[in-house]
Amino acid sequence: MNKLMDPGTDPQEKTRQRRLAPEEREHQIVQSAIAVFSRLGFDASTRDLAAAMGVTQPLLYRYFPTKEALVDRVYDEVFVRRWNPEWEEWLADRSIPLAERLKRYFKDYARFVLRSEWVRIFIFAGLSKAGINRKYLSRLRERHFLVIARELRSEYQIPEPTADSTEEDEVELIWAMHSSVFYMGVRKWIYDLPTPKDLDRAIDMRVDAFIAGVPPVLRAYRG
Amino acid sequence: MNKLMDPGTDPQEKTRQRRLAPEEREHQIVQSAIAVFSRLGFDASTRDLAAAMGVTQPLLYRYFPTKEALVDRVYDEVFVRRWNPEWEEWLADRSIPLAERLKRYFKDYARFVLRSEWVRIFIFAGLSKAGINRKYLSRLRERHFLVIARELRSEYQIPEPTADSTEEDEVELIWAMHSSVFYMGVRKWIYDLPTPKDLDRAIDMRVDAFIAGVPPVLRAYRG
DNA sequence: CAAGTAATTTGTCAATTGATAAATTAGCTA
DNA sequence: TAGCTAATTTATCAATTGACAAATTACTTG
Repeated sequence: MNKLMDPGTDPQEKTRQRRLAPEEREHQIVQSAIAVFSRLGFDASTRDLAAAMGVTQPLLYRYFPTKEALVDRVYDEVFVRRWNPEWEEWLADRSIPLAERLKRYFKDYARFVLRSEWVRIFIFAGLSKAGINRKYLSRLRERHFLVIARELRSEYQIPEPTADSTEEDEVELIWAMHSSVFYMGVRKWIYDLPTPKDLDRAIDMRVDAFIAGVPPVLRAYRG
Repeated sequence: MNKLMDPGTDPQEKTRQRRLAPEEREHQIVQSAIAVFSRLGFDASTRDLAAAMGVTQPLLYRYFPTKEALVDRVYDEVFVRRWNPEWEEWLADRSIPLAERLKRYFKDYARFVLRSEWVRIFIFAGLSKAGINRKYLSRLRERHFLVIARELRSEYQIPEPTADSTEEDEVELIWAMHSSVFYMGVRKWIYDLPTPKDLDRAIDMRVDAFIAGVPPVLRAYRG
């Protein structure tokens, strides 16, 4: 969209800055790659990438030794650098009822998930290289799911898990809740279906159903 | 795995039937393609496909005019022909408590979803051609989700939906339940995470939490 | 303003891809 | 067993791909 103007057409010749500082260009490549990969998948050609930013294809190799290195960088950019440390704090803040904390957390999380790059790149990554998501998912489990499980026990007087299997029960039901939010992004960005009219309402209802349904079930399945 | 034995090595020359009846070969191609596409995605090369079945690549073009025709056929084979009409009957059978019906339905559905072809091909399809899943998903909505919503109202005395938005509330919460089952397949076949030790238990808990949580929420959000 | 540095482009390569045409041969039938 | 039909293979093409080397040129510095 930029840097491709016909020099003769542009009277403000100064705006046609074709040569960028390396850090700037690298940043531009990564951002552009996020957009292109999210649309076309990691099979997008390096020529597609270059064209999307108005640059020639071999230039990419000045900044990334291989295409795979760029793919890895994109993944890192989207899933590691965009992790919000506040999420864990919100979930653990006992001055607020757990239902409220969960609503705040999932609404914010949904805002990420409902961006096309997030869902599509996460899924593309999982499909093309098995296990690449594992680090992200184990962080999700340790820092979010296990905190939610603990807070749930604390607020609803659920006994501590004795065996691994009872801890798995808790995590499974939290996975179910989490899935239902993430899957809204899948419905929109992978299935091309409409999003609920009122996103906040959809999440409020999910959390309320979770709070009403999960604690009694956890108690009933104890043993 | 077959039809590639060295003739000199095989004493039972008869077993080396290389030439198949067209219907047989076509069936073999489709089945083989399901396996390969599910592993490598629709970007798998026609040579990969041919190699997987011990046949040369141009032969595929005797049976399918283009690669895309084969892709479409695979999608049809997996998602249209494997639809089980009994699902709708189970859900509507009022001689059984709704919770039981849902458990039976989702357990059977989970058996499909936890096959790698189902999840991976469905997602690959969604990613590569937007909208291709829509027909399947609208059938899911009409024949399963709306039935569940109706049965839920009937069994738990929930008033009929007045506006579209209240019907959307119901469908959203059923989507949430459905997501949590489908996503078990995503976790296994896309993220490469372990499946719950006891799948039936995991589904029982989800359904029980759904039954305990959803009706009160639907009543509370009325208006 | 001249010269050097390095960002960017031009040119090119080998490998892989979907697809077609022509040659081959397995297996049926007379 | 000879001959025919069609299933299958061999050979090949043009387009696309990731990657590299060398030429070019924008910008900085003295």
